[in-house]
Amino acid sequence: MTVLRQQQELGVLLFVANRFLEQRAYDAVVAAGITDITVAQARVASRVGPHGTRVSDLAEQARVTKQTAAYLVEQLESAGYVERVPDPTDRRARLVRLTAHAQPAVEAAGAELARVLEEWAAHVGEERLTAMFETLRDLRELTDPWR
Amino acid sequence: MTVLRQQQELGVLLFVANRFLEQRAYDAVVAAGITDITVAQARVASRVGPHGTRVSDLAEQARVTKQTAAYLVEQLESAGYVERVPDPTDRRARLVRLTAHAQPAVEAAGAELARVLEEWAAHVGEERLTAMFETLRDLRELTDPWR
DNA sequence: TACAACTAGACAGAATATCTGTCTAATGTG
DNA sequence: CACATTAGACAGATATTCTGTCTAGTTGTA
Repeated sequence: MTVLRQQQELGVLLFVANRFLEQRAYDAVVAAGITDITVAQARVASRVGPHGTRVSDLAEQARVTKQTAAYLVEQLESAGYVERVPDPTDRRARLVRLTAHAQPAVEAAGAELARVLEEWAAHVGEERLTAMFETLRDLRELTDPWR
Repeated sequence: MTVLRQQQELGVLLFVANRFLEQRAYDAVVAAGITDITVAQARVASRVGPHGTRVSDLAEQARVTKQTAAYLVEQLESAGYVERVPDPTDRRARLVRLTAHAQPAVEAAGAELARVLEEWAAHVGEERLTAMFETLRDLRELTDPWR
């Protein structure tokens, strides 16, 4: 099959895989008894790095406007999952960080993702899965230019 | 690199690739002068099959509720991009079909996706890209169970 | 056939998420 | 130092999405 013929299903395949992953992770969080986070909030929260992340960066990575990201971060803050601390390197900015309260959710999601990966590896083989991720990682230079 | 270590970036990679694709296709449609379709509407419209698709199926494939899909289809209908005809095989159902008015948008999106694929192939090689799609296609048995 | 269970989709109402536009403070640049 | 840029806040409007309920049509089965 040529690359050209794949064009039609290209989007669907990526969408479906991504959606599946997101759903499994989110469902696992809910199953762990954490029910006060919405999907949109979780999407933003999952991008918060270990040393904190700026709202602007979260917005960029989740492909929403700063305003939207700020709104979601606000809600996550009210619910106690993140805190905002001043960025020592830039007094305009604030760093969003996960709190201890977020740990159980992070662990539930991480464990579920590991489980999904095992299932996927069992289905197509570890080698093909690894190859796929390496390709995606290389493609990121195109698809995620600012990183 | 083991599969386990990939878990962390798995979601990001799929998300980023998918987002990039969607954005390029949508931007191409807008660049073609078609500005009265929103992203959410386009997402639903892009799932309409050549012989028409039921609202329920659109909802399932876009992972939204039937109500949401129906709402978006309604808007697409008002704008003239789709029509709803009775489903001859089931009098409860109606089939959503693209109209001639939608053709330019379909073509603009398709051409852009083809361009993206060429860029990707140039970056990682056609073989690796093909392998990736075959893996994703196989994974679909897990990620898209009802298809 | 008759009846229960299920499915497609419409309708109503509410909550969420998202955007455009504007503003201030802080930073970087010539 | 003027000027452009950036981070994020604030306000207001719109779009998207959900839960719940309802009717008509279909399907499976005794």
